Amino acid sequence: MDGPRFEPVRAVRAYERVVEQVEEAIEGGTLSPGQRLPSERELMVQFSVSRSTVREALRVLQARGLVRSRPGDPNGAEVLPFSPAALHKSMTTLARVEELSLAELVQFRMVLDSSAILLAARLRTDAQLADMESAVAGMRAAVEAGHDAFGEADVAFHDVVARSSGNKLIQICMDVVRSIVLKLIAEKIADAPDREALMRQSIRHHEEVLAAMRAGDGPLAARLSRKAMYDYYAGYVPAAERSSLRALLD
Amino acid sequence: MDGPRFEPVRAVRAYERVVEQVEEAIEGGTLSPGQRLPSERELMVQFSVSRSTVREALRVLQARGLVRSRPGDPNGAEVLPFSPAALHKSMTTLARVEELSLAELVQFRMVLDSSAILLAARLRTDAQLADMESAVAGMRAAVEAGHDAFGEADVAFHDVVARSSGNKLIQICMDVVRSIVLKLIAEKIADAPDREALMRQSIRHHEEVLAAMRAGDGPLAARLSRKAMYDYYAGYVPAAERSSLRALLD
DNA sequence: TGCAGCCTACTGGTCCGACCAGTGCACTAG
DNA sequence: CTAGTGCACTGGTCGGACCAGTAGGCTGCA
Repeated sequence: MDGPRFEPVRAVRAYERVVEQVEEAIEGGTLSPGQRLPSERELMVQFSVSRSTVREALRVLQARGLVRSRPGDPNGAEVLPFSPAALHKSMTTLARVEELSLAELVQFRMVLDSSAILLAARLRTDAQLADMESAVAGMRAAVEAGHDAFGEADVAFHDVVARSSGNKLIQICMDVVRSIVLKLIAEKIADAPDREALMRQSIRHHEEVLAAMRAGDGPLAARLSRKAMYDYYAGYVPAAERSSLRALLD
Repeated sequence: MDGPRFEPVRAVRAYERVVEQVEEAIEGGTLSPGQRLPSERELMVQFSVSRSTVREALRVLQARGLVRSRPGDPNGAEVLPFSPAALHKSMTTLARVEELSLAELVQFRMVLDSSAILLAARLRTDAQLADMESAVAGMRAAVEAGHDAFGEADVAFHDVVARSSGNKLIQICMDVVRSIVLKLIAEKIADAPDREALMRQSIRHHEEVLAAMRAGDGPLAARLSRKAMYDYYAGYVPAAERSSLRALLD
C-alpha cells in the first residue's frame, strides 16, 4: 500500500463553482432554453457571493454560448438553445493562430463533404433531392448575377447535402470549416481572371455529383465531390502541400 | 434607391471591446504564447475602464482558452499556446445537451478515423509505421493487464495514425470526439460480459488494418477500419440508428 | 370606459475603493 | 555567501454606488 494518496486541491475560484452549478442545471435539463435565470442580485444571495463574482460567472457562461443577458431586462439572463457559435469560435481561433494551413482546412472539407455526400446518397429523402436540384438551378441562375450570389447558391447546395446526411456534427463542422476557408481566400477568388469559366466548371461538377446521388451511387458521388473540390481549391494551396490533397483522390 | 440603410448599432459593451483588442493582438501575433499581459491594474489604465470591466474581459479570454491567470503572480495573465480545450468543451456541451446522439458521434469517428487511415497509408513515414506496430503490440500485451491498459494502448494506436495523417484538424477532432464517445459508454464497456473476446477481436482488426497500411492499400485499410469500428460500437447504438452507421460500410 | 402617456421599480453595465491571501524579489542578518 | 525576512506587488473577492435602460402598473385625459 502506498497509503492514501491525496490529490492536490487546486484552488477553485468562487465564480468557477457558480459556473459549474449553472452549467449542470442547464445540461441536466433543470434549466431549459427560454427559461430565465434569477437576476444577478438574486443570484448573489442564492450563491452567497458578491455581484462581481456572479457577473464573472455569467460572462463565462455567456462566452460558452449557454446564456445571454440584456440590459434592462426585468427578467434575468436567458438560457439559450444550443448553437454551434462557441464551436465555431474556437475552431476559427485554431485556424487564425496559424496552426492550421489552408491545405489542412481544404483537406478536412474534402473529407467531410464527400462523407456527407456518401451518406446523403443513401439516406436522403425525395424532398431533399429536390432541394439539391433547385440549389444547382440557383447556381446556374446566379452565374450572371455576380460572384456573391453564386457563392450563396453554392453554399445552399452543400447545406442541403449536409442536412441530408442526417449527422448534425458533420453538418456543423462543415459549416464552420467552410466559412473559415471562404474567408481565407475570399479576396483571391474575387480577383480570379476567369471567374465565369470557373463557375461553369463548378456547376458541371455539381451536376455530375447530383446525378450520381440520384442514381444512388454514393461512392461515385463522393469520389466526384473530392475531385471537384480539389480542382476548385488546389490553385490556392501552395504547390508543396498539394500532394497531401491528392492523397484523397482515387 | 432605398436611401442610406443604417444598421442598428447594437450596444457593444466595454468589456467586449477589451476582449476584442486583446484577441486581435494574440491572433495577430503581437502577443505570442508565453508572453504576459500587463497586470489588471495596468490594463485598467491602458483601456481606461474599471478593474471589474478588465476582469470580465479576462474571464471571457480565459474561457476561450487564450490566457490564464494565477493569483499572486507578479506578472500579469499568461498568453497560452493554442489548446483544443475550448473546442473540447463546446463539443462536449453539444453532446451533453442531447443534441448529438451516440450514433452521430460514432459515425463521425468512422469518417475521421478511416480518412486518417487513408491518408496515413499514403503519407506515413517508416518511423510512424513502426510506432503503429508497437502500439498494436502494446494492445496485445495489455489484454492480461486489464481493460484500462487496453484502452490506453488502443488510443495510442489511433493517435499515431492521426499524427501520421499530417492533418492537425483531423487529429484534434478525432481526439475530442473519441474522448466524448469513450466517456459516454465507459460504464457499458466495463460491464461487457466477454471483454477478453472483444479485445482479441479488436486486436485482429487492428492487425488487418495495419497490414493493409503496410502494403500501402489505403482504401482497403480505411474500409477495414470502418467495419472494425462498426463492429465494436454498433452494440451500444440503438438498433434504429444502426442503419445510418451501416451506410458508411461498403 | 378606453387608451395614451407617465412613473416607478426593477434590470444589467460600469465604476470605485477596500481587503485578503498569495507570490517573487530584494534586502538584511547571520 | 547564504538563509531568512519583509515588502511591493499580484489576482480574487467583497460591498456600495450610479447610470441607462426596460416593462408594467398607474394616472389622467378623452
